[in-house]
Amino acid sequence: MKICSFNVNSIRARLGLLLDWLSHRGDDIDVLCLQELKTVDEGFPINEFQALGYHCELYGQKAFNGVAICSRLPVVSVSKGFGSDTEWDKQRRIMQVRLGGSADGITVVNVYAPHGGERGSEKYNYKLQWYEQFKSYLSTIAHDTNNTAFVVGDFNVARYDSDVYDPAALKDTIATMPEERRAFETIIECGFTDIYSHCHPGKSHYTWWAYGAAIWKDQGMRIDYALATAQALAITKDIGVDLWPRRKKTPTPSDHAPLIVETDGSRLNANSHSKDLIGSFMPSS
DNA sequence: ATGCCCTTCAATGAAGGA
Repeated sequence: MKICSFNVNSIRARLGLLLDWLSHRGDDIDVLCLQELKTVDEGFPINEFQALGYHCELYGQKAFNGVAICSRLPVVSVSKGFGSDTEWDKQRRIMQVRLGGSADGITVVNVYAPHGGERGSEKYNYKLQWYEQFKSYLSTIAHDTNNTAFVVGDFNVARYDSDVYDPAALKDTIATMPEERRAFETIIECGFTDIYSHCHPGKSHYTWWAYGAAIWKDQGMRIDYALATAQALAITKDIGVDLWPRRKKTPTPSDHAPLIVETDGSRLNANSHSKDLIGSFMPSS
């Protein structure tokens, strides 16, 4: 079974590319977690995804933010936002679903963390405070010791210096600052494992490149992650970044590439056309 | 060996992204 996290930077602008890509892969994605929809729910092209066998849970917002989870596994329950009408849900950035059965199912959290602007700005403070909310939200999930839970999305933090192409040049710029990295670690300390670092120790793979020539020079950052509880890690087989949709010239790509987790989905009766290869392609030069 | 910012909106440039 495969769970994908993809910041699409507008679902309406990216629909063609997204459908091309899913087809190109042989329709092997079972759970598709999308970020930065940039549209209200009514603007989401739900028919196209239903035609591919996905059930869509939407949490959209006009012009900014917005997340969705499209699943081929049965959705048992859904929760959108941090909940209880909090001020923190004015920006729609987080949702979760329970998939499969209640006993042998999995929880998938889909998140789009704030960018943060510049250090010391209002947006920067918002980002750090938002991470506090995120931490308590995830603590609840992590404290359920039997919870097979994945947390995927755009965290807007490059965890290590090796997660950026030029650590010296990017020192103390957004996504690399000590306070942000500390905030990221508090999430991990709730009881999660960074699946990429676990499966590929000592290595990094970027998930975002600025628009322009950066993708052709592999000058990017790792800011998208998949985290797992111990139970989730136990069924995790591999993780990779698929560069195909990022390197496509037409239609215009997102600035992110999709991150794909492969798990042992037999207990969930996942009916996918899984292939052995997750599909990681490095730039040719 | 090249590519050299994109999307949104009571829009026609500005704001937000990373």
